[in-house]
Amino acid sequence: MTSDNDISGDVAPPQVRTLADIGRIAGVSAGTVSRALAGSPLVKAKTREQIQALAREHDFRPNQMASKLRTRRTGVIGVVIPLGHERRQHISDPFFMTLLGYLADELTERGYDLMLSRAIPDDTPDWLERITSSGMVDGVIVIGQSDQYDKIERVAANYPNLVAWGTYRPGQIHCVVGTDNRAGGRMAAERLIAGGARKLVFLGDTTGIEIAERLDGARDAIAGRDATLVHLPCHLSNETMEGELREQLRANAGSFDAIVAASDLIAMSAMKVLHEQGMTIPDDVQIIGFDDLPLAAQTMPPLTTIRQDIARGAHEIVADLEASIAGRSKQHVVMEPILMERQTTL
Amino acid sequence: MTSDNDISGDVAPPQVRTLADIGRIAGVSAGTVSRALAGSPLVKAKTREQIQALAREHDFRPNQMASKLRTRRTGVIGVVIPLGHERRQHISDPFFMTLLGYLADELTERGYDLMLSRAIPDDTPDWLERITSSGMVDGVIVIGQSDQYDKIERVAANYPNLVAWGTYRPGQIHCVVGTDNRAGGRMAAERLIAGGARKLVFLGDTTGIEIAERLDGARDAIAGRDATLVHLPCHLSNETMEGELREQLRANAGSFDAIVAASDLIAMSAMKVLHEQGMTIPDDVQIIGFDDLPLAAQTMPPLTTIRQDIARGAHEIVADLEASIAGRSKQHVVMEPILMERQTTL
DNA sequence: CTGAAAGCGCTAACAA
DNA sequence: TTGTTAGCGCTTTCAG
Repeated sequence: MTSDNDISGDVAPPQVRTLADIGRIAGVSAGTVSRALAGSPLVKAKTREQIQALAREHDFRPNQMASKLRTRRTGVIGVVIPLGHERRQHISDPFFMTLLGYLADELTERGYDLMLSRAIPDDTPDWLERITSSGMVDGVIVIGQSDQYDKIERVAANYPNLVAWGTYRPGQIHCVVGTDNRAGGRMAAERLIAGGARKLVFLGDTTGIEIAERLDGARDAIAGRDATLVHLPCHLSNETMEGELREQLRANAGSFDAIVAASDLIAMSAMKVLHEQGMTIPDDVQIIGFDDLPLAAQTMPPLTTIRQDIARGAHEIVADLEASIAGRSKQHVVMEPILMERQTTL
Repeated sequence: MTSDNDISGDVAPPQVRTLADIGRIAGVSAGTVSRALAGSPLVKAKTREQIQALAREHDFRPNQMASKLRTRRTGVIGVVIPLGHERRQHISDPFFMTLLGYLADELTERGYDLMLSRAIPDDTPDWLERITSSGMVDGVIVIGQSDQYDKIERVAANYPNLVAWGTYRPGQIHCVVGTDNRAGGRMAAERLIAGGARKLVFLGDTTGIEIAERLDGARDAIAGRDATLVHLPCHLSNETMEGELREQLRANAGSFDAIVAASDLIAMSAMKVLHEQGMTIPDDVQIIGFDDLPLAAQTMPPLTTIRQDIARGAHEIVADLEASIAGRSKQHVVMEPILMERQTTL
C-alpha cells in the first residue's frame, strides 16, 4: 500500500542569499540592490536592469521576514475559523470553505497573503489575541462568530483591523459583514406556511448566534398565525449529523409537515432521511435550506433555499479590512437574504 | 440593503510593544525577558513568573516577524493550489477544500501556521519559487499537480521541503502523496463492465495528470474486452460544468450505458442531467464517481464511487514534510483506491 | 542567574 | 544616482 523510494534532500542550496551578495557581484551596495529590485526610479535604468537580471539568474528573492520587520507591514491577512460549538475539530462546513475560497481570491487579487488558522476557543482562550497581536498580520478576518461574540467584541475594542462574517447586533463594536439571518429565518417559515404547512420544525444547533437568529426569525413568522414550530437540535456539518437527524425525524414522524433547515447541508441530509422513511418531498413534507450552496441546485428535487451572497460577502469583508488598514472608516454590511424558489416547497 | 454604522478605529494602542518595554518596567534586560517568556530554566523561577505575569497583564506577545528573522525558522507552511487548467480563478473544488481542512488540522496540531496561496501559473510563471524562496515558509505543500508537473519537478530539485498531493510517476524528484489514479480508473470501469455495461463514457478534463491517469486506467480495463470507452471532456468544478455536461450527454444520448466520472461532483451533475433527460440510474445508465466526498453518500440513489482516503493523505503529507524539515528522509505514499459500492451500479 | 552586544536581512533617511 | 548608516524587535553567545 505504501510505496518506497526514499528521497534525500541533498542539493547544494544557492549561495546568493542576501541583497549584499547580489551587491557584491554587481559592484554596488545593498541599498542600491534593494531599490533596483523594488523597481525604484531612483536607480539608473541600466544598473537597475542589470541587477534584476542578476537576481533572476541567481534565482534570488529578498527575504520577506526581514523586509516585513523593517517596514512593519506584513502584507498578510489572518483568516480564522472559530470552532466554538462544533466539537469535531475539523473545518468541514462547506459554507465556510466556499467563503474561504472567495476570500482567497479577493485577498490574492489585492496583493495580500492569507494565513489560515483553525481555532478551538475552548482549548485556547486567547485564540484571537494570539493572531491579532503576533505582529504577523496586518488584519484579521473571523469567519463565523460561533459562540465567541463577546470575545470578538473585546478584542476588536483594541484592534481595529478586524472584520467578522456573521450577524449584526445594534451597537456592536466589531465590524461585521453578513446576512440578515433573522429575516432569512422568517422568510423561510413564511414561505412554508404560504405553501400550506402548519406544523413546522427547525433543524439545527443554535449555539452559534447566526443560527439562533434564524430560529428567532422562524418564530417571528409563526407568531400570531395558525402554525407551530418545534426546534430539533442537530449538528451542522459532521458525520454524526445524519444519524442525529434520522433519530430526530423518526421520533417526530408524522408530527410535522415542513422543515426549516439551518443550512443546505442539513436540508440535504434531511431529504435523504425522509426519502428513506418513505416520505415524498414536497408533498408530504416541504423543506427549505439556508445558504444556497452550488449543491442546492443539484439535489432531487432541487432545494428551495435562502440565499446568502457569499461572493459579495467576501468582497465586502476585504474592502472593509483594506479601508481599516488604510486608516479609513469601515461599515457593517447586512445583506438581505433572497428566497431561491426551487422544488422542495409547494 | 447595506447598513450604516460607520466605525472609526480610534483606540489607543497598548504602549508596551517590545521586550525592552517589559524589561524596563520589570527592571531587567530584554534578554532576560526573552528567556523568561520562552520559559527558559536559565532564569530564576520567581522573576520568570513575574515577567510572565507582566506580559499577560499588558497583553504583550513578542513580535513574530522579529523572532522568525532572528531564528531563521518561520513555523509557517505554505499551501498552494495551482489553478493550472481550470480557467475560473476560484478555489472551489470540494475535494481540495476537504483536503485543505484536514491539512489545517494536522498542521495546527503540530504547531505550524498555514499560509494559503492560490496560484494561476499561466499568469505567474514563478508561482512556486515565489513561495519557496521568499523566506516566509519552512516548507510547501502543493495541492494537486494540475498541469504543472514539470515545474514542480524543477523547483523541488533545489528545494527539499516540498510535498505534493497527486500522482506518482516512477523516478520523479518531488515527494508526492496520493492515490493510484490509474488503478482507480481501472477499478471503476471494471465494476461497470461487471455490472453489464459495454458502452462506457469517461467524463472529465484530462489536462491535469491525475485525471489523465484515471482515464488511462479506464482504458486499461476495456482493453481486450468486449467494451468501448469514449472520452467526453468537461470541466471539473465550476458553473459551466453542468451546461457542458448537458450538451455532452444530449449529443451522445443513447450511445452509452455507463459513466466513469472523473470526480464525485461531475458524477452528481451527470446524475441530475440524466434524470432531467428521463434516464433511470442505474438501470438505463450506471455511474461511478471518484473521491468519495461525504456528499457521495447523500445523493439519490447513493453514488458508487472510488474512495480516496483524504484524512490519511493529509496526515502523510504533513508527516513527510516534517521529516524533510528535520533533515530526515521522506517517502512517496501511493494509496490504493477503494471501491465504495452504493447504488448507482448494477 | 543576568546583562551587554552582536546580528538575522532588509529599508529608508541622509549625505555625498 | 548611489553609498552609508541606523535601526525594525528579537535571540543568543559571551562575560560576569
